[in-house]
Amino acid sequence: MPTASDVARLAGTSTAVVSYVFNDGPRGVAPATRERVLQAAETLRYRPNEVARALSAGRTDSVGLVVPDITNPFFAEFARALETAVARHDKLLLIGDSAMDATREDRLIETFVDRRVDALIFASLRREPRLSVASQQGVPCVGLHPLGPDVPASSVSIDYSAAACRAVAHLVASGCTHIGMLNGPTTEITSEDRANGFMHATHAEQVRTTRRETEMTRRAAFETCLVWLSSSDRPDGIFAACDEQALGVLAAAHRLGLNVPIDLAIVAVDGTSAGAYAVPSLTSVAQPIVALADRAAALALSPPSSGPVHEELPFHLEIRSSTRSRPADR
Amino acid sequence: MPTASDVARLAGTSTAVVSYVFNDGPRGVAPATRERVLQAAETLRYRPNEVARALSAGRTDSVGLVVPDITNPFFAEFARALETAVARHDKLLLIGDSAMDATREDRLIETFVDRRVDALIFASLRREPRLSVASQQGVPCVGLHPLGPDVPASSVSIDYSAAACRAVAHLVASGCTHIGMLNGPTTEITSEDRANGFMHATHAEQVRTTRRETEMTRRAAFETCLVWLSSSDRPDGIFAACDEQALGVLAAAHRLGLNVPIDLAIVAVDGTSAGAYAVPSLTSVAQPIVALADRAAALALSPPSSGPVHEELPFHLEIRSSTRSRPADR
DNA sequence: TTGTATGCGTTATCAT
DNA sequence: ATGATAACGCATACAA
Repeated sequence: MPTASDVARLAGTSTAVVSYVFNDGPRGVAPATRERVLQAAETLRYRPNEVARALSAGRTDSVGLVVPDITNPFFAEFARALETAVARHDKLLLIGDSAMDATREDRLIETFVDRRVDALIFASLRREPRLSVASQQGVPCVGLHPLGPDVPASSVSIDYSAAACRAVAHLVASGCTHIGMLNGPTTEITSEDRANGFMHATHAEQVRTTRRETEMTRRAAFETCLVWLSSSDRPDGIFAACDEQALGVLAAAHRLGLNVPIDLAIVAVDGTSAGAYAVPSLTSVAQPIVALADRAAALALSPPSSGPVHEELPFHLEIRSSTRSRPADR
Repeated sequence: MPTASDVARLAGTSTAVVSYVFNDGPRGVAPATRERVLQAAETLRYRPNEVARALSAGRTDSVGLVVPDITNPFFAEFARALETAVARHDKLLLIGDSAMDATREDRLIETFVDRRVDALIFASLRREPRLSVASQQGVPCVGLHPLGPDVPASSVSIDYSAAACRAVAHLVASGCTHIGMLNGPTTEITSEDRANGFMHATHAEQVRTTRRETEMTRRAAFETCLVWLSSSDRPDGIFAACDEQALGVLAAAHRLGLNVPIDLAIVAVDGTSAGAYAVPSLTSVAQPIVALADRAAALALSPPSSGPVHEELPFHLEIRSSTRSRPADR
């Protein structure tokens, strides 16, 4: 593992010049010297130590992403889009999975900050993520959902309440008379928003409503629905908080011999590609995943603005086979 | 962002003592002094700079993982298991997604090495991943599939050939007469292994065989199968290289109105939870994901051994609803 | 027990 | 144009 001084020695010059050559600046280097340095670096197979570079430069050219569950297709697809987005800024994305554990979420955030990521992007399990360490170090933070007013972070997300409302309106328009809502844990702020949207969409309608809450996993959704959908007066339409849960609903419906969408219509929020290839394909309010990633990267990496910025991006209902829509919709 | 000298000054001591306190060594500290240091650190909200610590210590307490596609459930579930495994060694897992692009794979490996990860774990797109930079820096590498003899890395994996053989034998035993193999790109060494297992399982049997190759995505599998399964002499059983592809096959079968498993039986390799909740649930040769992660972490983080180690872990066939099995199997 | 001083590999300022 | 050198923040061998 050769260092810059090894290269300098072999090239008969100093470490400063080696640095100038590898960084194209801030000072110019005579073509002949430059060539000797590159030659020496080549023969020694020199590669700058990024740790030392980071210590000296005060930045690591990396962005930390904290998600609750990388096996949830929404987060996996988002991570992929974000990696592409930050790569355009010449940054490396570091993905951390908190495994739906608040303690691990805290530790991940702290670890990333201690390792001096240039920015932090997160989907938190709580409405008030512990960002004190980050804000104290001056690390720009961007959340993927609405945040409490005192949280020192920007946010980029859709309007979850409106999205839920749109989804449920679709169920109503499809003729559902008993609509069930499968929500995520109410510790998450988006669950509250979705509940509001659900109420808004149903309260003036002639439909029964029922609600359940489960962890945001297909397994939990599956098990909840095995019971729920066995009941004699089961819902004929279900609004799931996210695609991940909806996949569990689909599995449960199939297990119980229910025909989707005839016996049971299902709509969710996320619009993942996993939902598009589900059986039957899942109707879902699609989040603009790539745009969310692009904006999150831009906010996180742009010169520190005066204060937190909160952006809401548009969504659209992707009607597929898990709901029966009126002919006009197809 | 206070440093150790700030803490030392406030505590009326030296940076050495601060270091001793925060690392519990290598020298002891008088209880009273220790208390003053902790007190000072507390009031200043001091946190050691991990970049500086890494430069000084020569290690970063991190492990890099390179996968081709984090949206592939196998890799997502593996990443999750690996994060847990390395956390037990007090290491942080950094996940990199090469987006099925060999160039990005190379760059990720180099970037991780330049950032001095303590070890590298990877699933490569090629039979000969570019590990020269890593081996030169002496970074222990572990692959998640068999490797060519000259590759400077250990490996942990199942026997893909045997796994494919087992899967196809199940299709034969289920009464399939025309078995199709949907393989991944032959640039991947595991594809070759699976092809061998497929041949081995079918060559003495009275069955027709057909083969297709696609990218390892459900989308590619879906589109290939839309054509393939529309043919009049379509297969009545399909062996897919991985769960990710099998999900695309399921979607295509459903789209074409084929009943799985009656018209078409499907078996794959991976045994992901995504497959377990597919509709219908997917029969698959299950990789021991947690054990793979544990062994990969152990090999990567154990004291550098004499040479590469290659481990093969056991798999088992998980029979679910996408195949029709003889009563005895249920 | 604790303070001093050096090294880790870069970057960048200040001389030359 | 380029060489010497002081940071960057921490760890630790060496002194005291």
